[in-house]
Amino acid sequence: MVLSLTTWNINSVRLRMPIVERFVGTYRPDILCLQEIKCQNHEFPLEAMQALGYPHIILHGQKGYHGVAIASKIPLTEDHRRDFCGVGDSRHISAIFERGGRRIRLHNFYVPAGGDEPDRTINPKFGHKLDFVEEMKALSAAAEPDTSAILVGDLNIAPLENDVWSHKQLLKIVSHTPVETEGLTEVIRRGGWVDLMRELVDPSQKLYTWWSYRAKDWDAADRGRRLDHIWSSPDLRPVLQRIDILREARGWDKPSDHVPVTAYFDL
DNA sequence: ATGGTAGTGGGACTA
Repeated sequence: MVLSLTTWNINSVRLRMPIVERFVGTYRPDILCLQEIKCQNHEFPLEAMQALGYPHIILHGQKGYHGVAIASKIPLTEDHRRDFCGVGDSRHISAIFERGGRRIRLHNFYVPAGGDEPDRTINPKFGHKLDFVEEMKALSAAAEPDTSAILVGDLNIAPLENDVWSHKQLLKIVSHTPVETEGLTEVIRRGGWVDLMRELVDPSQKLYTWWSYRAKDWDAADRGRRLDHIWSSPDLRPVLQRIDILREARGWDKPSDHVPVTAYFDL
């Protein structure tokens, strides 16, 4: 059996339902993790998602901003939502599913973008992002006994040199500053996570999941960043089959600035 | 160095 799991920052799920349907119509992942749904729970297009084949849906929405959701063909249990930094933002949702005799804890994150100025003394949004990452360092891939773990989401940090189009030009740009990239690397190290995308694509190769709306021609300029991530506990590494970054979705009608990233596991 | 685009909600903020 193959388990497929997609993470996608959808930048308003209500506006984006046509491309959600287009994506699901072709790729039909077993589990779809969305970020930036930008709606309250009661505004989520629940019936439309169920009609696409996802009877199990858990939500952590918020009016206007942020918001995360998991839509699944597999039952989800023990779900919870954590308020990182205690500011009332909806940036995390988590649940357990069972597959191939395993219990798997799935975390779906939307890490703060952090504003433009990479200095917490003049930009509180950057301070909030650093505090959020600091709090993530306590999140262990082995937190629950007899339970594997997967962590996905828009982490808004491109940790490696080839996770951005120009390492040198982005060193002072929020998402690729040393304090952020070192922070995220420490989240991985302390939590015992495996960066699955970089297990399959050598760090010498460029890898992007996001292209700015502001570029004149995003495709030709190709000034992308790898802001979206799929991590797991080490025990799932041997069953990882492949990961697809659907770059073409950035060119669809009314696109998100992020594209869907799908992992396939032998499970 | 700047401004470029998109979403929510009908301002100003966030990304």
